[in-house]
Amino acid sequence: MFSANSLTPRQTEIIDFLQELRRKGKNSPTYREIADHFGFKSPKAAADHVRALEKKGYVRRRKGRSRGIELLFSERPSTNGAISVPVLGNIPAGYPETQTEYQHGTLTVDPAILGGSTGHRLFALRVNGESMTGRGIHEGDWVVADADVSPKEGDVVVALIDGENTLKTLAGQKNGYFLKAESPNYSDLIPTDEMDIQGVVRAVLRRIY
Amino acid sequence: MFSANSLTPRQTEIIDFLQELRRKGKNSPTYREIADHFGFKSPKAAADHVRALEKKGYVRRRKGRSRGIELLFSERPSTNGAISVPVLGNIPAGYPETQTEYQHGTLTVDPAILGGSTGHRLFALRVNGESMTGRGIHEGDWVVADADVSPKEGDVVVALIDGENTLKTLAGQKNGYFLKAESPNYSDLIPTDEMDIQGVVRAVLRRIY
DNA sequence: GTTTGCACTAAACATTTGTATAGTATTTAA
DNA sequence: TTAAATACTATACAAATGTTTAGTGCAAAC
Repeated sequence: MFSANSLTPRQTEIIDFLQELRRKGKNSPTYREIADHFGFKSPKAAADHVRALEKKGYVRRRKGRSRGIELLFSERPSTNGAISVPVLGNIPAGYPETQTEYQHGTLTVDPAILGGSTGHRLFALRVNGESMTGRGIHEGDWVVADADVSPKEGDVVVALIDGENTLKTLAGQKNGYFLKAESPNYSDLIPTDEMDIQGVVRAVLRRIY
Repeated sequence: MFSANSLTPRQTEIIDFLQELRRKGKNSPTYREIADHFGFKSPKAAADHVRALEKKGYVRRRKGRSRGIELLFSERPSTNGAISVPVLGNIPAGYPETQTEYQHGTLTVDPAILGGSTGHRLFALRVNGESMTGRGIHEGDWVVADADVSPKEGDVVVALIDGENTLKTLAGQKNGYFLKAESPNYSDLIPTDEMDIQGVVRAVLRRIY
């Protein structure tokens, strides 16, 4: 019925439970804790399941040790999928094909901060100037931009203007889009066709000293 | 007023050992395993150290449970030097004794964003309300706070007011400190002695949709 | 029809492990 | 100077935990 290394439904439940604890950074359970969780009245039931998982190669039992169950497969590192984003200097045009040329380093960002942008081409920039204070983005902040989305009205975008990367808000007009600075000291810019938008800002990171 | 909680060299070695195991995804050690690692001839030596770490708020001992040492404020550096910070809900008083009780998840943060706070006890909170817009902190932002520094004048601090965590700016007065809201709609608060400051904000993370 | 694997209960034993008591020595703070 | 904290050893008890033996019931395989 159940082929050599395939798991029975119950065994799948057991290994799921073990993996869930591991994911949460907790210790391996005792056999009695497994039994309690599933409602078994004897620790032997839990031990039998784990022994079966060991025979099938999913788990290792460290003999005699308390909480001695070790997961062999699907050992997810506790880092919950942290994303490493290249920090770029001034990008001359488009998305840099060779990141290394303009890369200053990398920034690790939690996927929770990046939302649906995971899997897209992302890059980070250090903010110069106070042109976006109106949107809560200040000098010295890092912004993470997504190069793989179409900017919508209201988005904060990284735009290339006069060979420099600038942050602006994309605003709509009947004749097209224009770029708006979110600070009174900065003038709005209305490029027509040569408007080069390199990414849409998806995250802001600030260090407070 | 603001607790120091500094560790002795030996205690630092012990907590480093505990964090190293946690980082490797292993179970917490037994007191005899700690003793073996450091060459102690009695488990009591290890237990005493862990008890001291508990008193200083770095660790929690689950009574009677094998491998019952739990790291609080577990800051787990990952491969590329990313730091995993626990995201907490409303912390009722002082430092949360049990990380798990109030923990909503973890947030991975780059050490470049955290500056000199690496190695300290850190926690993250989601921002409610617009009381700190004057400092560029908005509703929905995550803030990362350091529980191991003495707040200075001008610092944005996490304070416990009426059982809720609030962000305020610490301002100085000749008679002492008071807490200042950075938004016209919010009133300043001037608690005297019962002022409970749980951390100093060191980073702001914002997701832009 | 017997055997094998699965999924357990029940009771007990043996080891591991947490914890306590008693004590030594050194350093630090009042 | 005394008291408290640090940093341990040595021994021992009790609780937690791994493990074993003995057994039940069911379903699938042979």
